[in-house]
Amino acid sequence: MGQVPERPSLDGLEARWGARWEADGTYRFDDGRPREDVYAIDFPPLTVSGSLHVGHVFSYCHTDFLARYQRMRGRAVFYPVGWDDNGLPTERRVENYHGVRCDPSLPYDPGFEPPPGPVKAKAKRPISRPNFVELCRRLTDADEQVFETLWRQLGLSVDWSLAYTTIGERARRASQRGFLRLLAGGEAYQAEAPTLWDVTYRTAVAQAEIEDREVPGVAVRARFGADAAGPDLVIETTRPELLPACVALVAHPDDDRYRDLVGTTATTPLFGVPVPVVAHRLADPGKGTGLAMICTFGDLTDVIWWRELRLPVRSIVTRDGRLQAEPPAGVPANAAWAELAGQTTAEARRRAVELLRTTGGLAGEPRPVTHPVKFYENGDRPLEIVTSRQWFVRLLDHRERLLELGRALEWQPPWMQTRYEHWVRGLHSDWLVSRQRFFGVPIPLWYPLNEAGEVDHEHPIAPDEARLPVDPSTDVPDGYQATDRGRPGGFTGDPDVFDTWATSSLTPQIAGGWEEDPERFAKVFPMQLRPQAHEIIRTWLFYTTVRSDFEHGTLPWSRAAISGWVVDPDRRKMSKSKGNVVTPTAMLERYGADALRYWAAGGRPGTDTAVDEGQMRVGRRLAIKLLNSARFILGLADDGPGAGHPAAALDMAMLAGLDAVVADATQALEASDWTAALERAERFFWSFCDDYLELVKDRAYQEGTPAGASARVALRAALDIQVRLLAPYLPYTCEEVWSWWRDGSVHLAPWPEPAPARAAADRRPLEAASQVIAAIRRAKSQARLPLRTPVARAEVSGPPAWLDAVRAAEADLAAAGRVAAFGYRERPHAEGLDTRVELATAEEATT
RNA sequence: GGGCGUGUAGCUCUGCUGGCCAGAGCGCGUCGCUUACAACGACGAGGUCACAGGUUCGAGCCCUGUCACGCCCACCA
Repeated sequence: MGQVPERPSLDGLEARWGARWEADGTYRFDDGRPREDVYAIDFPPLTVSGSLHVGHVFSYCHTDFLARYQRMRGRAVFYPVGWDDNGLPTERRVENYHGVRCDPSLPYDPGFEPPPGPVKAKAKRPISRPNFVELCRRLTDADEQVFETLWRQLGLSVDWSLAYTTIGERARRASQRGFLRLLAGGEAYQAEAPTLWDVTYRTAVAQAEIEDREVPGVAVRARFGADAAGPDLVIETTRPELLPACVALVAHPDDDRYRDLVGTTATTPLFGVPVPVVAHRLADPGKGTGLAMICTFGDLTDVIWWRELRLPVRSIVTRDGRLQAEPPAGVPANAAWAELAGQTTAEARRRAVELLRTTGGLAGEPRPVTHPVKFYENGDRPLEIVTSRQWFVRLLDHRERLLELGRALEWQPPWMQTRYEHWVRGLHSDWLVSRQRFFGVPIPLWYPLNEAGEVDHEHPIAPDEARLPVDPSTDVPDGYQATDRGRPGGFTGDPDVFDTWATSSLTPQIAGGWEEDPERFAKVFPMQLRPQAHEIIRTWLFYTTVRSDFEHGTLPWSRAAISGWVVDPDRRKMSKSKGNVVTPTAMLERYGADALRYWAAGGRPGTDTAVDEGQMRVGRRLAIKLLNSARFILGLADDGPGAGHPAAALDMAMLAGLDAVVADATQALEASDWTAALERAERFFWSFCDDYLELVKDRAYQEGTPAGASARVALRAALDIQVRLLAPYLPYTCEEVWSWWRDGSVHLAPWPEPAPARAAADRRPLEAASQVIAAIRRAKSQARLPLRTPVARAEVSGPPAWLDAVRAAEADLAAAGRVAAFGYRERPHAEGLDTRVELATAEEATT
C-alpha cells in the first residue's frame, strides 16, 4: 500500500508504472491455465517501417481495452506482440543508407562490414543475400527499440516476453514449413504466366497489393490498315508505345460497326504487322471507337483476351520497365523500333505519338485524359505486366469453402463481412506468393541443373522440415556438395522470397508455438480475437483464414474486430503524402498516455474517428479528477474493514446506481463496445463527483457517528468500483490511485460485479437530492450570488414517494445547500419534483 | 459501374428492437478561489434530427426516392 500524496499529479506515472509492470510481469501469459480460461489475441504485428501516426495508436488501444477487461474477468490473456519487419521499405532504406544492393548469386561474406555512416554511392556495391539481410535486421532491430518504447508508454498490456518478428527464425521456420506442406498437399504450384510487375522494386505483386490511382494520360487514336482496300480502322489507346506488342484488334460481337470485320486482318501502323480482328464480349462498344487493340500486355483485360482467344505473345516491356532491345518475333527491327527500343514506357509513349504523327498514323489529335492506372501500393510507377515463373497458392479452387469460413466468423461490426465476401467473390487469380526480393523469408527450395546447366523447375528439391529455416542461396540440399552449386548436374537455389503476407498470414501459428510448443499451441489456437483495420481484410485477414484452413481445417479465431480509420480534423484520411499525419509522440507528450487512450476509446468499433485534441484534454481532465477525488476520499478517516455496510438511504442509492452502471458496462464490453462502457462509467463518475460527493462531504467529515461512517464506507466502495471500471482505459491513473490503498495491480484485480445486497435499494434518494441541489444552485447562480449563500427555505413539491426520497437526504441537502428550513407540498399527480428556493438575502428564485 | 457506411446544436458524437417537450462533452456566455480539484466548480444560451414522399395513434429511429461526403471493389481501349 502506498501513501496518498499531498498534491496528486499525472507526471511520472507512465515511467513509474511501466517499469513496475515489466518488473512484476503483470501482463505475462500464464501457461498453467486451462484452455477454457485463455483469451488469445492475434494482435497485428507492429510495423517498423513506414510512417507512424495516431491511427496505429487508435486501434491498438481498442484491443488493449478488451485485453485488460478480459484479464480482469479472470482470463489468462495471451497477448503477444510481433514486429512486422520483413519487406520492401526496409530494403529500400538499407540500399540507400549503406549504398549496397543485393546479389543473391554471391556467397556470404562473414567479414563484411558496411562503412559507418551513410554512403553516397552512384554504383551500389553488390553483396550476398545473407549479408544484405543482416543489414536489414540491424536496421529493424534499432527501429524496434524506438518503437517499443513508444508502445510501452502507451500502456499496451501486451506480453513483451512473447515478442516475435516476421523475419525472425521462428517466423521463417513456420513460413517455410507451411509452404512445404502446401506444396506436398498440392496447394502450391509454380507457373510461367503474365503477372503484375513493379518495375521499381522489380518484383511480381499480388492482386491484393494493387491499388488504382487516377493519373493523367493521353487517349491516342491510331489508324490500322484494313484488309483489302477498306478504310483504315481506328482504335483508341492510352498506351501507343505498345503498338509493337499488338497481337489483335477486338470488338464486341454485337457491334454492328465492326461485325463484318471480324475474321479479317488488320495491319499495325509503324510496323506493318498483320493482326487478326476478333470479337469478345469484354470489348466495350461505348469506349473509344469500340475497337481496341490487344497487346501483350497492357492491362489485365489483355491477359484475359490473350488467354481466352489463344493469341500469341509479343512482349516488349522488360522487368525494369523499358522496351527491350530487340523486337519480338514477327515485328521488324525498323526505324520506328529503333526509336522506341531501350526507352522507358513513358518516353516510348511520347515517341510513339510523334512517330504516328509523322507517318500519318494518327487519327485526330491526342486528347489528354485522366484515367485509373494500377499501382503497387508501395510503388510510384505504374505496374507493367510481364511473364515470369512464380509460385502460387490455390485460392480459386477453394472459393466456396472460403466464403463459408467468412460466414462462420463473428464479424464486428457485422457489415464488415461483406468486404470479405466481395473480395473472395471477386478473386480472379490464385495467390502469388513469390517475390523477387531479398529481405524476406526465402522460398525453401532448390532445383536440379541438368547436364546442359539448365534449371529443372519441374523437380524442386525440398529440405526436411527438421532443417528449417533454410536459405537456399547458401545452404546446400541433402545429397549435394556446396561445390555442386551452379554446376551442370548440380543444383541452384530458388532466388526468391515469399510475399510478406505469406508469413504474416501465420501470425497465430508463429506466436502460438505451432509445431514447436504443442502444449501451448493447443491452448491458444484457435484464438478468440483478431483485431485489425478494414483495409487489410483482403490481405491479412483473408490470407490468415486461408492458411489456417489449409493447415488446421479451422478458422484461426472466432471473432474479428475491425477498427475504423483515423482521419484528420477535416475528415480526410491521414497519409504521409497529404502531410496531415499526426504523430502519437507529440500527443503523448502533450496529454499523456491515458488521455490519448481516452480519445481512442471514443472511436466505436468500425467507425472512422477524427483526431480531436479536445477529447484528449477531456481525458486528461478525467484522469486529474480521478486523482483528486480519490485523494479526498482516501484522506477521510478510514473506518477499517469492520465498518459494515452503508446505512444511509442516499449512500445505498448511490451504490445501487453504480451497480447498474457496472452491469451496463459489463454488457457493453462483452459486446466489445468499449465506447459505451466508458461513457456509462464516465457519466456516473462525473455526477458522483458533482452531486453525491458534494452532498455527503459534510457528513463524511463527521467522525464517530454512524451517518459519517456510512458516507465514508460508501465513498470508498464507490471509488474502489470506479477505479476498476476505468482501469482498462486509464491504466496509469487507475494504477496510481489503486496503489494508494490497495495491494497488487488494479489490472489483475477482479472486474466489479453488482452486489446482491444492494439490488433492492431505492435509487430515488440520490436522484431526488441531485434535482433539489441543482435547483438550489440554479437559484443562487441566477441571483448572481456565491454558492455559499444561505438558503432561508426550500420548498419541494411533487409526488409523495419522491418527497420521501428528498426527506431521506434532507440533512445532506441542508449541509450542502446551506438550507435553513425545508417545506414539502404533496402534488400526487405531478410529473416530478419542483423546488422553490428562498435565499436568505430575501431574494427569491423559482424553478 | 457495383457495394458498404455516414449525414442529429458552431465542433465531436450518444440516441438499443419507433413514444423525447431531442441528450452529452468541447467551444461560447454569466457567476464563483465553497477546507479533493482554478490544469477547477456552478449556472445558462444554442437543434426545421441532410432533403422529399410514405407506413403508423405516434418517426431522429421503419420503407421508398433524392442529394452530399467517406471508404471498399471493378476488365483502366
